[in-house]
Amino acid sequence: MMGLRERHKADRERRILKAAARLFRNAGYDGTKMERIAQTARVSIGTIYNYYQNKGDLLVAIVAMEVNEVLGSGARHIAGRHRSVQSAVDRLVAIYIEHSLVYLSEQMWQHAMAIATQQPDTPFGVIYAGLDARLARQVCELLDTLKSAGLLAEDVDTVAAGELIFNNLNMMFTTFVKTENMTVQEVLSAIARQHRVLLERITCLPSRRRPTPGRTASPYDRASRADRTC
Amino acid sequence: MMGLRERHKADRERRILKAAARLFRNAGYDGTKMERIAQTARVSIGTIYNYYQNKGDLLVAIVAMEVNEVLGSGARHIAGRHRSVQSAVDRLVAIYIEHSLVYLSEQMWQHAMAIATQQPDTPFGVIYAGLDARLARQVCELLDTLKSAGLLAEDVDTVAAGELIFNNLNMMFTTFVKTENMTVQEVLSAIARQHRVLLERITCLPSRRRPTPGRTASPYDRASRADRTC
DNA sequence: GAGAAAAAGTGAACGAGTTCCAAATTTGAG
DNA sequence: CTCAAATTTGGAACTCGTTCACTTTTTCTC
Repeated sequence: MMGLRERHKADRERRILKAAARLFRNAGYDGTKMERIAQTARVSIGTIYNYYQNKGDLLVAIVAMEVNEVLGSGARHIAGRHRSVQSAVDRLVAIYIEHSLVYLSEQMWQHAMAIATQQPDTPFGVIYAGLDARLARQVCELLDTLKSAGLLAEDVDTVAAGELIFNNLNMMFTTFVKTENMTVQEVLSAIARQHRVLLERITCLPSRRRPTPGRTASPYDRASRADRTC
Repeated sequence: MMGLRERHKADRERRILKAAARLFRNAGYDGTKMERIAQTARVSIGTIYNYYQNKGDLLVAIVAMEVNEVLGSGARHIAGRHRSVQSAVDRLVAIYIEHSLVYLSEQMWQHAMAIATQQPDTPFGVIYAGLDARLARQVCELLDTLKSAGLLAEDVDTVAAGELIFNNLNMMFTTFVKTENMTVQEVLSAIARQHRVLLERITCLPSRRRPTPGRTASPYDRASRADRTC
């Protein structure tokens, strides 16, 4: 049984994190003073520093929560059924980007990324890099799954392709959170276009597939290698 | 003729920038106080703020110098002759990464990237984003050049491919400056592997080309589509 | 060349994150 | 119940980037 002291500790930590999450979201990261967080969490400033090394550390705790949920959603998607490489990857990307804005505002992401870049060796930086690595690995897993399902060409280096896709996605997400007035839809279609040049060339469609009846031609349709068998 | 005032201004600005560049490199960005820069440049703290909005602004001036030289080197490379898509792209990547460490230490890059992420709307952030955009465009230009030279398949979306390559490169460079003990060679070969999955599929080799005599088989050789004509 | 106006320089003061510490409080053990 | 250990507390002090009211320098005009 957890002693009273430990229960209080856990309670304080939760209060601090909750206060920080709310204030960061409402007043912005810079606009939130440590003193305000302390007030809201009903602890003293010094106590916050007992639980978190610094202000940025509070952010990583929130980021970690968010990314863990995103990884969960991603894993569920991978385990599901997939019609095509393109749609499976597009969907994973959409999951990543849409689910990344539940707890964190775009401004919070800016700061989190900045701190992770600036201080890669602090606990913050290490944890952040670890989350990124897990996301990248998950993209590779999706590609492996697609290969097993016969949707992806056998000779594809899934690690290379997965990293390429994740790095592009990550960079585009960075651009997205940096750019005011950029909608989720816009970034998703930009990413889809970038990925298409790769995906349509590593896709492995059954030769007997017939053109989908109701589909009209799109500017992206090409008399391309997408038609070849593997 | 330049008046006395303007000569003094130019002189002071140069002194400040030179002092900052040297101190940042020697003592690190955080380890360099504004007061120290002022001392070294023989001006007061306030004067620095007449020329640069803040500490980070000093960094962007150095970054801009560096990146402009990088862009020049890149342009010269593009104008030259190219044997293959793979080698032309690999070379451009190498130019970018190697030339990026002339004035800026890895730690300075960390801070520059962090500030650009954190403050995308300040002059710093805008200039940094502009430099990134020019680099991305240059990659696209290389691909267009290669297409004109008949080395790249006709149906390739060079904008999409260029952005994909640049975003991957940029992310890998970020990882590189964040990771101590990562050599330039290591990051270059990691990038080359990631790019290969795309490049070998958009390459357009003449069908009459014969196997290069002295070359031994490498694990990356595949009986792949790299042999097809376009 | 003298005085006024404009531009630029100056450094003490300020703000916010962080550290430190001695006193107060809480908890667990004998 | 009492003592010892662990934590919290609150505030003062520190650091460093940044600001601003004031001074100095330069230029322009008559």
